[in-house]
Amino acid sequence: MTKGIFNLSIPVPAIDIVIFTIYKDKFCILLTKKSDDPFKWKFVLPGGILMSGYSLEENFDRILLEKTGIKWVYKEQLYTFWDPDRDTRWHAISIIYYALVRNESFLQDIDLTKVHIIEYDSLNFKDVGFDHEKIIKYAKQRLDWKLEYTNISKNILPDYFTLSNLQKVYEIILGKTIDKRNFRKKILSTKILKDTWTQDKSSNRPARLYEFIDKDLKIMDIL
Amino acid sequence: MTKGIFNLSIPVPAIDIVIFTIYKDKFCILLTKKSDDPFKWKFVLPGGILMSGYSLEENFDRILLEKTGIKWVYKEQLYTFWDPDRDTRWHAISIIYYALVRNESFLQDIDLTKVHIIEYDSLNFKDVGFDHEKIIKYAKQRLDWKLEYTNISKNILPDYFTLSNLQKVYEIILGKTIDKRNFRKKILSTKILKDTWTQDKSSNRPARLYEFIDKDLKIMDIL
DNA sequence: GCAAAAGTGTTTGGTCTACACCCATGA
DNA sequence: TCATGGGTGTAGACCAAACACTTTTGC
Repeated sequence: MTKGIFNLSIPVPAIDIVIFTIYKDKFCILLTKKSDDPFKWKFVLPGGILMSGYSLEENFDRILLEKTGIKWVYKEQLYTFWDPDRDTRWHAISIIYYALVRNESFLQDIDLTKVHIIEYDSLNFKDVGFDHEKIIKYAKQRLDWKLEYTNISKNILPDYFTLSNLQKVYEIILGKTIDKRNFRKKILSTKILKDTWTQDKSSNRPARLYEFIDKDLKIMDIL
Repeated sequence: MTKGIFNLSIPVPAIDIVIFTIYKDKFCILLTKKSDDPFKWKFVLPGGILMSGYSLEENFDRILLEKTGIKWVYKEQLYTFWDPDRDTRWHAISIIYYALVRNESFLQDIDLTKVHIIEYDSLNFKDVGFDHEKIIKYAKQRLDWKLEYTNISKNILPDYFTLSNLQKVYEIILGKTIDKRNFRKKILSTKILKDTWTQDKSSNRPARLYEFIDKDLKIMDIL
């Protein structure tokens, strides 16, 4: 296909999705494997072409379902790319989303013949096609920031959870250990959590169960 | 034009630009006035349709020039909208940028028959068409954040400037007064400035002239 | 009673805020 | 000599990081 200045090639609008999750206590990303050229056998982000007449939301949900089998995830828009040379097949305009989801909510639905759960730390970016490496890294950076300043972690936790559960999420995603006392003080001071006055008895000593106060994304108050 | 589910309407990709500046010591935004329906005589963001075969950058520069006469501004991508009902004429996919620019660098070029310099604080959003109110407010929010955590203010200052010049930019954009001593301490501690060892003699007592160390956007180190 | 995870305070250093006066120059 | 904006320091409040032991339960 020619892509000269005065040709009539119409840009193809698409969505690509960076889906993060925690699986077996590892921070992971969901990728698909291309079966055709270009980038045959490379990992790429799940994605697809937008259908006119539907909103971005509707297109997102449809593409997510088609490419992964997953019905719903929490998501945020990341960036939009448009570059005549980005995709070698056509002139693509690509809207990138990143998403965070607990594996319990998608393992029933996911089609593992289509999508692979890849441990983030052992992902070799040499195996990733297109320009998806920089997209994935940018999404991770945004996620780290959101973890620190918002209640985004609610999307990867069950409705009721202990402070230890929560701390573990932070440690796995940020890739570092965190002091337990300081973590508790900081999280409780932000007032994003509510004590449910119930207990989790699955560990040895029972632990308090908390829930998030806000249903939607909330930037933490810096007191 | 119909926009049913199975029709063949092709989405039209477009750019809209939120351009911020300081003019006569006021924080301002550049808007155009629509001369046709819908939203006739309303203020709207300068914008235009993307041409295939060019990069986003190239399209941006062309649309900026066509709609305002301005040759170059510092810009960042903000968000992408796609909604069948957003524009009543066609199904638009709109990529939003916001830009920050010093008026000295565009007043020669700007075509004031096309674009209006509007003082932000006296802008009545009732006069703004489409959904551009929420876009403008979101862009302002992002700009405030960048002012605090990056060297983005370099784009609205000359190459050499005094700390008072810089402080004034912060005060005008953020809309509040700032303590002089604390401001100086904070800015100098971030190490984004370099003393040029020259002086500005235009005021009564000569003032030190500084310049930014980094040419590109830099997130300030939190020491 | 012991293993395992829950829960809890204090000290210290650093950062942020509020605040007022002297200095260098031009007119 | 006076008007104008440039330049400077300190004390108190608040926040962040480092750090170790006791409690509750199941087995």
